[in-house]
Parts: sequence; structure tokens; C-alpha cells
Amino acid sequence: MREQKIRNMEEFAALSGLSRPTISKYFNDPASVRPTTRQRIEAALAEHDFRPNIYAMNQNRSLTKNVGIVVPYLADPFFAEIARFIERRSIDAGFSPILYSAHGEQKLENEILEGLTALKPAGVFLAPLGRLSDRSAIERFCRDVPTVLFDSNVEGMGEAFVGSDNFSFVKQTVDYLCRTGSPPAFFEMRTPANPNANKRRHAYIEVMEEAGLEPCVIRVEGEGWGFEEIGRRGAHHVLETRSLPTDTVLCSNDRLAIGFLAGCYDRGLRVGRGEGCALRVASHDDHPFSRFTCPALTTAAHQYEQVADTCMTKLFQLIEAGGRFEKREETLIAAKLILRASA
Amino acid sequence: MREQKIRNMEEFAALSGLSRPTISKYFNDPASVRPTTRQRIEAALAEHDFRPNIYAMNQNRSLTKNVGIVVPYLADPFFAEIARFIERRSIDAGFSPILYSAHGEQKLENEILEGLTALKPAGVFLAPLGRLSDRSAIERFCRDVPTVLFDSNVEGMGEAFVGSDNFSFVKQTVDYLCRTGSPPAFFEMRTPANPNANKRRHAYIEVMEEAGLEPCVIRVEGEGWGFEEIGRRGAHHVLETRSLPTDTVLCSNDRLAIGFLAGCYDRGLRVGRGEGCALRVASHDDHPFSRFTCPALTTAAHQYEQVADTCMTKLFQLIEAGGRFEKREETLIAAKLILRASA
DNA sequence: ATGAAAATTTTACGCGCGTAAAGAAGTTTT
DNA sequence: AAAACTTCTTTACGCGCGTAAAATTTTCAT
Repeated sequence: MREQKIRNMEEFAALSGLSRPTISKYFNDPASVRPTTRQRIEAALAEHDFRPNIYAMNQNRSLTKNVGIVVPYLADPFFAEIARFIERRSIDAGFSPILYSAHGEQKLENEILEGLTALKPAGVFLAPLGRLSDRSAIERFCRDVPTVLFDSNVEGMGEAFVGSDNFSFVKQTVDYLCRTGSPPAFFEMRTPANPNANKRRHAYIEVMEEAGLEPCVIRVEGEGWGFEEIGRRGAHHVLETRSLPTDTVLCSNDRLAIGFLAGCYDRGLRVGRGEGCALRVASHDDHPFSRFTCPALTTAAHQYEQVADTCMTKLFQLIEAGGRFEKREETLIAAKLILRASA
Repeated sequence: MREQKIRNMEEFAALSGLSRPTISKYFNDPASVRPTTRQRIEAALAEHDFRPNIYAMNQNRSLTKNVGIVVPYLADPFFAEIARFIERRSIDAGFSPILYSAHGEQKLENEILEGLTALKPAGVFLAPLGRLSDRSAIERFCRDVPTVLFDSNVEGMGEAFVGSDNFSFVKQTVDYLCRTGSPPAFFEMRTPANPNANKRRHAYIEVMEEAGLEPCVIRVEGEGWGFEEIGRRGAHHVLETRSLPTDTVLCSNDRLAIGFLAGCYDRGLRVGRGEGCALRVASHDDHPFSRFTCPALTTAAHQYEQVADTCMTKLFQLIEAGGRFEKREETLIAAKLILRASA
């Protein structure tokens, strides 16, 4: 490779013996030029390693090949995991994904959305903060940018929503727990960060009542995204005050459960379904770490790949439909029960 | 706010009764125009909510206000955490951070670096994959873009490196373990992903020998980024073959330790420093989850904030110095020992 | 009030690329 | 081999903004 730097497409066109518009065409779609021409360009490319200026490319476009991925809290491995799948799919589909985390702050979420608008992305995958989200900011954003909401539904926002079928999550865990032992109490935060928690609580109550059982919801105090710590403190509180009606606890999500298990361990309580176990604990999400808790967590698992695939499909359809659907589409994806040692 | 859309700076200038160059100046530095002028602009901004086209802004710039943050594996909460701090600092300093994860793949790391070059960022924070990195790709990248390496050192690459003082990490844990019980065996992966692991092993051997003790390094098989699973399998293997010389294990990093603890739990071994404990386990990193393991992990903690601050400082200096330092600068940051229940 | 300094306006050009139109060259069909 | 397509070249314009230079206005100190 000669060390000569090419400044622009004009120069590169000259070096490859073609015209600039042809080169431009090639970069927008390599298949749109004749195979022999393509070979000449790619040979020259290997020689001089030129890349068009992305800013010049995009300034005159109404839509770019960028897609945004916005999650509420990236330090939560659940979101890291789901973002990872969506990123991969986006790349495979020829887009450039850009990942943002609101880090749990409304202000940051708003700033991200503002900045993202200016990037003129072809589309955005948005998992909003939930309760802390600024509805009007999200509404404004969705008017400007084709958006697929995921994980946390904000009624009426975006053209599509892809999320969990929370009823399926809870139904499976409750049924399993009831079938194999005493019915569970439901353990959650008093002021949950997103609507999934509320849906799970309602599902729990419904499933329990349908089975003729008395639901028992235990709600612990705590703010923010430090769910594990809240779960641990909740466990201590619950165990101190002996407020559990049975020996079985169903946590609203795995991060709470991880903390809950830590609390049980602190107090010398053995968790599991075997001999000598004082408590069974199950949960929802299949958090990446839930297989390494002690004991490993029985949980209702997100179908990460399926969620990511569905998100991609919806965004594609949305982009092809020009950014608008006739009516908002909601896809809820069922859970898969994963039996481990904790319940 | 009137619903009239402004197309460009020209229109906005007309509406605010000023000239386009003045508006341009304002957007590049609001403090560079007279306060009264600034007020007029900001009043008009509130009315019409105009934002300059970032592509047009950047195409004619040699450097933008973007900074890149590249980590090897974002689903590892350690990197999520460190990225979070660096992001925050970058925003506070007026930059637009863009976060990338190589997801453990060399090919993806190379693609990220290529794409990042085209973004003409003011600077990049790069935590390379380590052993799996393509040295020549990183070298080429660092020639084009002012880069501060962090976490994983690649000799001679980038203008600065900010990392851990691995000796300090290991020295503190080994000293503590020896002071309070039997000396530790060192538990690690046979083919570690990055050079920190090697430095830690060497430090362990050195500290042990200095204390007149016999070092014992246990190296388990395993590839990839699933450290916890490798740690668990390693624990089973080590415990089955009774290859531990003492009751104390020092893991190379917390993720291995999390798996090791899970393995111990599987086998009914109680870990900790108290009565009835069969094993002590300590580690390094202060992974965000290490306080929720069972038992909670005794570990040498990264000073996350200090690392992030140092990275920012170095990149600032680098940018101001025009992208080159006289000589490569290395900053190693010491650990802080965190005592928890596991050892 | 006067002059100097600072801020702003006017004017004008350039950045690198997208893209449209018209004609030339190359390729395939019959 | 001629006709009918494709593909490519030439030419030309526009996108939205940065930025330089010179002229003008405003501000501030004297």
C-alpha cells in the first residue's frame, strides 16, 4: 500500500481511472456498478484505502444509515445483553448502530434524544427509563424519528413496541412454584422503575386468584437502580419481621432476587428446593448472572435473540413504510422457564 | 413555540434578526458573542428550537467535538462501569462521547476502529481486547487519532496508557491473606485475555517469594469471555483433584471468583474466614456484583473515578498538545483493599 | 465628546459529496 | 450486425455550514 493519502472522492476517482459519480454510486451500493468496474474500484481501494467523508455524505441526506439504541441503564447486564444482540443484528443489516445509556437519569435521556434527532438516524430502538421518562420529550422525539420502543412500554409512544409478555413470565413461575410446593409471595419495589413491574404484580395476583389462592405482595422501599442492594435490605426486613406467609418467594426481577439471595446468605438461611432448605426463591428475566448466584436462580427467561430479531424486523418494516405504521404495533414475547437450584 | 420548522442557519439568523456568521459563532462558543446578542439568540432558540446540521458542521472540520470510547466487552459490568464514568466526564467537558463494544471479537474491534477514524473524533479512549487485538490495526488507528489506552496495555501503542498498578492489587491481597491465615494459591485462566492477568501472576510470585513462601499458580482451561463459567468449572476441578496447598485461594479477577464461589457452593463448601468455613477466597477488581456474591467478595478495588479522571486529563492534555506527546505516558493507579466476608 | 477596541455584518469562497441530465461507451438481445 | 439496454462520463448545481477579510456598528474608557 502506497502511503499517499487521498483527500477526497475526486482524487480517488482519478487514481482508479473512473469518474467521481461512479465511485459515489459504488459506495452507496457496490452492487450497482458493473462487476468489472467494481473490481477496479476495490483494487484501487486496497491500494489507497480511501473512505468517503461521512459528514459530507450525510449532510445532504434526509435519512442516514445510522440507527440509535437507547437503554436506561447500561451497567445493568440485562440491557448490555439485549443491546449486544440488537447491535449485532443492526450491523448485519448494514446499519451503523450507536449505543446510548441514560444511566438512570431523565436529564440524560432527554439530552440523548435531542442529540439523536440531529443525527437523522434511519431509526431508533428506545428502551425508555419508564417512570422517570419525560413523556413530552419522548413524544416529540417519536414525531421526528422512526422509533421502536422496547422493554418498557410508554403508552402510545413510538410506532411499535416490542416487550415481554409479563403475564407469561409470571404465569409460568407461579404455576411451577405452586405445583412443586407452597404458593409464593411476590417481592417487589414499592416504586418500580418501569411498567413491567406493575404488569408482573397484576399477573401474580390474577394467577393466584384464579388458582383459588391468597396473593401476598411484599413491597420494599428503595429508590434508583441499585436493585440488588434494595433486594438484600428487603430480605433482611422480611425475614426479621417474619412477614412471609410461606417458604416461597417470587421476586419481580432477577436483580432484586440476587440481592434477596445475598440477604438470605447473610442470615445463614439455606435457599433451594432440597432437604434442609428454609426458603425457595424464584424470579424473572434470566439475568446473565442468575446462573452464578448461590444457589443458581430459577427464573423465567427473556428470549433475548427473539426480542432482538423482532425489534429489527419491526424497525425494518417501519423504515420501509416511511416511518409510520397505520396503527401502533405491539409484540409481546413469552418467557421460557429455566429451572435451577433456587426453587 | 410556533410550529414553523427552520431549515438552516440562514433562516434562523433572519428570524432572530442577526447575521449567520454571528449565529455560527454562538453555536461554536456561546460565550464568544456579546451577552445581549446571546440573549436574543437564546430567546429565538426557545421560540423556534433550531439545531445546526451536525454533518454540515463537521465536514469542514479536521477535528470534531466527538470522543470515542471503545471497550472489549460491554456485557462485563466492569467495563460498563468504567465506561459510565468516562462518559459522564466527557459530557461535562463538552464532548459527545460515543460508546463501542468489540464484544470480544477482533473483527469487530477492527471495524470499530475503522469507522471511528472516519468520525474524526477529537480523541479516543481505547481499552483493547488484549491478546486478541490486531496490533497492526491498533497501530494504524493510533497514528490517525489521538488515543489514550486504558485497562489493557499494548506496548508502545497510543500516546498514553492509564491502567491498574497490578502489583499494588496483588500485593495488598496477598499481604492481607498471609497476615490473617494461610498463604493463598493463585487461580487464573491458562490463556488470559489481557496482559493484566500476566502482571498479576508475576506480582503474586514476587510477593510470595519475597515473603519466603512457596508460590502456587493454578491455571484452568477455558476460552472466551465467559469467565464465571470457567471459574466454576475450575473450582470443581481443583476441589476434585485436591490440588489446593492451603485453604486460601486468590483469584486473578472477580469474575473468575464469582464462578469459583458458585462452584464451591455447588459442592457444599462454606467459604469465608469464620468458623466452619472450608475455604477463603479473595480476588481483584471490585466488580459491581462482588458485593452480592455469597459470601461477599474480599477484593482489591479499582478506583473507578480516579481511573476515569486520569483518562480524561490525559486526553485533554493530548488534544491540547495537538495529538502527540513527547514520549508515551503511563499512569498506573493503585488498588484499595475491600474486606468482605469471603476472606 | 472623542478615540480606540470589540463585536457584528457583509460579502464571498470552499468543504466533500449527492444527484440530475445528457451524451458516450459498453453489453446483451434478436 | 443492428437495435435496445446498461453502465459510465461529463457537466453542473446544491446542501448547510465554517471561515476569512473588510466594512460597519456598538461599546467602553478617556
